[in-house]
Amino acid sequence: MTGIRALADSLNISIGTVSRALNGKPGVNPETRDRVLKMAQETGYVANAAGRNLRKGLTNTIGMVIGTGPAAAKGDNNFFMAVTDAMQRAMLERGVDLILLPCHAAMDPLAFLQRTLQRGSIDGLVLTATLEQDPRIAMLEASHLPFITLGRSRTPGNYAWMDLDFEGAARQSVARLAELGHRRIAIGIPKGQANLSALYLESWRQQMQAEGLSPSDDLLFVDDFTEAGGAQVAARLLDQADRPTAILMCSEPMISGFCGGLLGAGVQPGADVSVIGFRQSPLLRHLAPPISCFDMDLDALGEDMAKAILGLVYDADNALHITRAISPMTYVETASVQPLR
Amino acid sequence: MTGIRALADSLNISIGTVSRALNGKPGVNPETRDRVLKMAQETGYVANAAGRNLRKGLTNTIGMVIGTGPAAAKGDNNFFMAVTDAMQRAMLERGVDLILLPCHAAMDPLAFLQRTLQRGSIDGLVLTATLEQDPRIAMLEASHLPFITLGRSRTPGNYAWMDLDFEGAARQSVARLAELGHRRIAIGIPKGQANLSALYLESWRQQMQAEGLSPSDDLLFVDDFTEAGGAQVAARLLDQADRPTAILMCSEPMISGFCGGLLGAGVQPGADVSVIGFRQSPLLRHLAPPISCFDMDLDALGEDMAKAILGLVYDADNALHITRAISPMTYVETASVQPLR
DNA sequence: TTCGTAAATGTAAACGTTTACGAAACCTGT
DNA sequence: ACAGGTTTCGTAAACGTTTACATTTACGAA
Repeated sequence: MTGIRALADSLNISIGTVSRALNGKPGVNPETRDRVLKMAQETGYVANAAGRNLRKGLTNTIGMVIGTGPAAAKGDNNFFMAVTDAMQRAMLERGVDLILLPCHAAMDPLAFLQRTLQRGSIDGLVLTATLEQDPRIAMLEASHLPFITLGRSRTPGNYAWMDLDFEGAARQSVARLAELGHRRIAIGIPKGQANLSALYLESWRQQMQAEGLSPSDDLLFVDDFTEAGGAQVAARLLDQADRPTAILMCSEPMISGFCGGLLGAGVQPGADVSVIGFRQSPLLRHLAPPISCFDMDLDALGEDMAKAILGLVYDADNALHITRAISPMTYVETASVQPLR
Repeated sequence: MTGIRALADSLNISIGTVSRALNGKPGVNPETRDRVLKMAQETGYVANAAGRNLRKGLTNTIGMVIGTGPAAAKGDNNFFMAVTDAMQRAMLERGVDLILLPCHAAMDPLAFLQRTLQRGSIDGLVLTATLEQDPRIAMLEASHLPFITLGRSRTPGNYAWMDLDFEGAARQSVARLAELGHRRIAIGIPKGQANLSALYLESWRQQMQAEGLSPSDDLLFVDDFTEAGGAQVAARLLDQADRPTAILMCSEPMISGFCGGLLGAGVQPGADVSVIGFRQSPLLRHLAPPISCFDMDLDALGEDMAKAILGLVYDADNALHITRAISPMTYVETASVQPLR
């Protein structure tokens, strides 16, 4: 005899009562409930996931798909870790588990998603690293599995999302550099269809024009999301006759490679070319000089994400409320940004 | 009607035949099998996870518990990401999913483990960040769930593990520094019961004695697994009259904080105090100067881990073969290590 | 034709849980 | 003492799948 049946037997009561006691359902004698809870505690009984899932159609777990692969491994996973951390903490209070679903770069993201959807082992999903056009979103909408994306997308649909203020960061960056006299303000973004790159780029364009500067094509550098890519950007930038005097970059590895490239050519980041990054990170803080970037409250972000997806999945009344929020960022300036000489 | 029943109905055959056809079991007419497969393809049918899991007692997923929380968020998660990545790739070939189980620092690791064990949603487990004495291992052994640890432990038992060569790293580090004339070679390790710290420390002791040097207590620095902790170590080290001229450190954030502490006091890492770290990482590479450390093949490690746990879980004949392997590390020297002046 | 064997298919039980439903026990006021 | 209501509890069905077993069909050989 196993599971709830064994527990019920050892207490000489029926499995129905045990189940009700454990799940906090009404209509069970407080004294009986205590006995059940105590025995469950002692024996370490926890309801089998498959059985419960089969019966209820719910698993009490939320999945979060994260990209892995060469690029991701070199990127700043600390971002995900920090968010994950806060999310899990918030979910724990509700007795919900968070699992991470790593999707390898070499794998078709759609097939991966399809698989996890069909498996039916999660109640809701957090989708990260959204693309400008993201077919995964359409798939999720069709699947009727509640989900929220971390990152926006141009893909139409009535879904919940949260994001960081890439536009604000680009806007502030350009404005600050212009204020310091810079006129040829470049931007470096990673190759690929990431939505954040698109937002970052678009906002750079707008603010450049707002400052009366030209967002010309020779100020736009697109390269691999790696240190090598950043080094490439540096090489191409230094090659220009009318060399840009400042640059915005949203990718950590690229910034690192970029600064390396500058130094290799005898050009000082900051002194010769001002650099503004996006997200605060240990690496950026330890480059020489440290890179100006934006600080944010990842803890709050994670908590908000958790609340949003939990509401969507488990609170019938909240299910209609689609949260869409943009997390603010605060600029932190370092020696990597200096007035135009 | 839903699930396999609907599929069977639409083909006018029984669910038994459908199940056999889908699962490649023998004893089904090839023609019928084709019809089933085709219909399943068309309708997008995939067996419900809960039902299958309940019946078979297997979920085709392997879990990997990773620590989160403030400390982990600041540490180098790239390590886990890289290993995870390779593991997942290897598992995918076998149709097995890998899920990450983040265990928040504020949570009791034992309770967390107990929960995931009882839930029965994984077929096998990868345990990371093992402690010198790790009660989780005993719990896992009692649970009869196949598992492998990434990191050894003094906890006795007949379990599989893989690990990095912390002893070798410490030994090589001391030997190299001694060769360069250093005599007061310190070691900095994080507080806590992590097994790797113990190995690292013990091996340092042994090699110091082998070199005819004294591993005295004033050469041992224990502090928080954070930048602040590293800075503390720097302060205490610089405070000594007979100042150590070199140090080994296995924690990335501590190294970073340590170097910051040195620089803040006008002491040059490398030139004044040689520093050797443990694992290669972007941050260590970008400190000034870059930190000497050890390179390793995380991809191979991940693949081996995957093979080991898969064999343990799904291959009956392999189930008795307990893999125990130590991943080699190769020393990469930088300007952070210099001859004693 | 008839039987025996193998191939193909159908049937039903089982996995562990939750929950609708009914039964029992216990009150409470008349 | 009894009807009616409220607690409390037990029973059994259901979730969707796999698989042991029973059953049918097909096909040669006798």
